[in-house]
Amino acid sequence: MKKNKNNLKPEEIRVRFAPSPTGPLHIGGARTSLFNYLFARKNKGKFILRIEDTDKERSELKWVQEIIDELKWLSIKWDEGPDIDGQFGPYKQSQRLAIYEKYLKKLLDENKAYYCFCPEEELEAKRQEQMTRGKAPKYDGTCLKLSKEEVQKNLAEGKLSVIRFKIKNTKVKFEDLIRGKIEFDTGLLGDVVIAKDLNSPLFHFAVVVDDFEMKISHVIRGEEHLSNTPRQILIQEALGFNRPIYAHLPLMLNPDRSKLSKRHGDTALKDYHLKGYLPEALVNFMVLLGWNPGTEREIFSLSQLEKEFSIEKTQKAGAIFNIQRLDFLNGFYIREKSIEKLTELCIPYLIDAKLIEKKNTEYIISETGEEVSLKTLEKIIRAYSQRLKKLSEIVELTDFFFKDKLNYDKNLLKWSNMQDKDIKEALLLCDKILSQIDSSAGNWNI
RNA sequence: GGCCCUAUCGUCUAGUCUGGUCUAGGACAUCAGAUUCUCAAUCUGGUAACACCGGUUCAAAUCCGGUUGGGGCCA
Repeated sequence: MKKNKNNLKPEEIRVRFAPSPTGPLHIGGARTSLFNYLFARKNKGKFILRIEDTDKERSELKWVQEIIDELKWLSIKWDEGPDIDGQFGPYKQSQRLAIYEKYLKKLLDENKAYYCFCPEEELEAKRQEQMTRGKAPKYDGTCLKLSKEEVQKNLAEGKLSVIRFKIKNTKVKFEDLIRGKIEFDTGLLGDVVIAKDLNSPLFHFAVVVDDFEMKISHVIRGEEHLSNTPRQILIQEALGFNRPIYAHLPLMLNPDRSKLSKRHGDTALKDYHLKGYLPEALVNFMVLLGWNPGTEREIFSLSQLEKEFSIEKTQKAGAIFNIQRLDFLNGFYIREKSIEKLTELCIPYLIDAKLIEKKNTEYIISETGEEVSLKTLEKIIRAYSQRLKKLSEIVELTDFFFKDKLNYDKNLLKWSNMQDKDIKEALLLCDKILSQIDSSAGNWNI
């Protein structure tokens, strides 16, 4: 076990989850936020939700709302965020532009950043050319040679520009909580674009500024950011910020080991929510993808994890998203539910499927208008509770209770080499026997 | 392509730091059996892995070097 070298007091421990609201909350993002949340709780620190909405074209309010709703559904709570003010707000980057501008100007003034006017096509051509020569694609510094006057003239003319940060040629070393010592040669890196203009900061820059301003002590994020870290460290150093402690989580993978993507299944947390996966199951499943306590225990509630989680025991290699295991866990948590609770959870699915509808405080069967009591619904659901892997399955499992005409495959009734007439005979016999049971006397059991 | 990360059953993993207790443990999936009016659930059992090569050592899954595979970033 790697030892956690920080000697921070609990009140100095601050972590964040910083999603971009450009789409539904990704299951990988949900896991990152879980790990951050658990780390904060375990260490009695603070967990911050920050919305990275600097991309004006792609960011939408509805996605901000979905992020908030889905995290709440998982019972992940933050101490500061867009909806909970703290002393380091605002917590949406779009509301922090003045802060970025201040630091952008500072870098420009100190000659640590510069305006670049190179047209996109030209850059692309150079990149291609470098790649074919077997070199790492890297900005060649053309605009670095521009004089102050030329820059002013270009800006005055309204020539398209971006702001680049000067990457110095050095070796950046840092300690990752999960991976240990990591070293990069920044000579291979080109000068990064940190803003489109003074009011439009870009990812690498905004992250560094916000993490500093919000006094983030630990940056816990996906492995895809590992290679971005040296750049961000250089920006931090240029701005005179102190360095947070990093921890890069292994990625969630498709069955073919590529980065988790939509073509292999659902990637939005909400899809799982809608299909009837329980938050308890998702939390348990996500935490086990890359973490385990070193014991043989596999079932954990969120509150238990808040006590037992330890980031040092996180895996280094990516983990395949194994839906069968999620299904197993979900079935397990479904079976843990009381029948009253399970019925409450299943009813919306029956209503959605137009099998039943709610009328005042009662339920009626849509097809016949017949009333169906909550007690009856509970009985129906109890009969199938053990084979339910996800709540949505209740529809296909119980629809015959709510339908007059059944639609089924007659081969299901066929045993061995029965003929159709044998089946009919058996069915009639069954009907005869069953109709002799006095249902009003309560002689039916499950 | 360059750089960085990474490697134990099909999958998630324990074990690796601190070499011997590992004929490698658990869970999911799978197979068989028990139970059962069906399907499940449950219980019992089985199949199944240290990527490869070399080195260090009395002894390597564990330490070192390399190779190969996988992933990420650079767009």
